[in-house]
Amino acid sequence: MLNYSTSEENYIKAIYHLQQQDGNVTTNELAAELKAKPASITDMMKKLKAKKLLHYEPYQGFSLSNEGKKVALGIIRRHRLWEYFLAEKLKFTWDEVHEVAEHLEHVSSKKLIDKLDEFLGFPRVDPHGDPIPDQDGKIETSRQVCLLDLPFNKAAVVSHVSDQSTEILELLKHKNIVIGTKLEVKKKFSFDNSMEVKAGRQPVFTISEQLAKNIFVKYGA
Amino acid sequence: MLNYSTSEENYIKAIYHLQQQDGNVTTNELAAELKAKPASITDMMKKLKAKKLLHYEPYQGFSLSNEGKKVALGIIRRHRLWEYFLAEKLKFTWDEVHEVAEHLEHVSSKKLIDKLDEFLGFPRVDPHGDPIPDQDGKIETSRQVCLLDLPFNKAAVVSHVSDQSTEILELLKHKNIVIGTKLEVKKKFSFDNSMEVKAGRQPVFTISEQLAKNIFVKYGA
DNA sequence: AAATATTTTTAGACAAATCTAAATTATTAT
DNA sequence: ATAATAATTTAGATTTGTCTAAAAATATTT
Ligand SMILES: [Mn+2]
Ligand SMILES: [Mn+2]
Ligand SMILES: [Mn+2]
Ligand SMILES: [Mn+2]
Repeated sequence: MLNYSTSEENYIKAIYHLQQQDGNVTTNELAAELKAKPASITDMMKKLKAKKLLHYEPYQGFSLSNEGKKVALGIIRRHRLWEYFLAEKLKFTWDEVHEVAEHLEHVSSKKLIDKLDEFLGFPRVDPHGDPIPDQDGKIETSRQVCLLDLPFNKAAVVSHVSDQSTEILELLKHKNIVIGTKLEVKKKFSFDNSMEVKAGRQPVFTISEQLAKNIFVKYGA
Repeated sequence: MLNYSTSEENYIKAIYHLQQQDGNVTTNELAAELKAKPASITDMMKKLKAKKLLHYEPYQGFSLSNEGKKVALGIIRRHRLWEYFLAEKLKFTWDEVHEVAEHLEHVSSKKLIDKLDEFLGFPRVDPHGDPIPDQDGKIETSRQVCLLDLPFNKAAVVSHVSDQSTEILELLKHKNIVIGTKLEVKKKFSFDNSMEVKAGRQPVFTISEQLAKNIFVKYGA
């Protein structure tokens, strides 16, 4: 596995995340994600195509090749292991880990990462509940569902929060929700799509549509 | 404190180390240290002078300003804390830590480093025995002396090894010498400047001039 | 003190990564 | 099917960091 520049790595990772949705990624989408101009995207796409990391035909959008996906998963592995380290060992709060991990992820010593993984006890998910790829780039495709779509009275466990802001963290903390919290939906109101939820022995409480949209849960087969 | 590029940081750190000897650093010295061409050094010196990090007049060599020294000590703090982390927590051997730390040192989040320091228990020296600057850039100026210059029968403690190669590590391991080993010099031979040394309860053993040159010790006032 | 050698700087080129503005292609609406 | 709009690419410029080759300054020898 060759080495890539910090810039190339940021592009590759962003494409990986974007293509989870649509499969194909457009110039403008990626430009928005990376806060760069469309012209810069086109330049980099040519370079990454030349390196066989992605499929790209002018005006047709792009998607990672198998090699590109492997590279992306390596970066994501590093990012999430560092996030876990920052939260677990250095006691960073949830909303502080991402920015620092954004830099640490580019230190690409394989030995460093594998030893870090071991030191951390081979964690399966990062502090936001996202799965951590293993040495071979294998990643759990967690069959999770948005809290909005969880059926009534189905016991489920919070597995992921997609927003990473300080603001959502404050709200979740107030409502005693963390990754791993067990809960079930008791009621939904079509007026504002808010819902009432029961978690453990706490009294039932309300969750807004905006909040529920960002919470993902897993529940038994 | 502003942020500097990886390249600028590597230059600043190298100047700091070189000027510990002579006080003033020359273009060729720094070029050799950084494996760059002299022309590149001159270019960067102009830039660092413009940023007031060093004193520089054409043809006169250069040295860090007070601001430059502060920046250097920040980089060295990061480098040595990561080296300690790698050796102590991730069980890297002595000769493996430097290369990885060379990259980690450029992740310049103050919070990251201060929390890492705390997590590690505020270590005073890195795995090579070099002192670690504190948050304010204060660094122990350890009154240490080269083993070559240690008087006979003076009990001293190994505090620093200046070479960091796998080869010297192998030799030191064989002779049971680590940072912290207590020893005294029993005999010196002027023919080859080799010496006989006693450490703890081990039988007396021989150290070559080349090896002694790289070992530094501290001894009581 | 000249001549020679060494060191350092300058001038000009180049690659990487970005940008702005203009040109091109594709999409959407009439 | 045209025209208008939006998305994308191209052309050319800029910044950072590096290099080579030539020029200039300094140091060393004779
Ligand atoms: Mn993250
Ligand atoms: Mn990043
Ligand atoms: Mn080191
Ligand atoms: Mn470095």
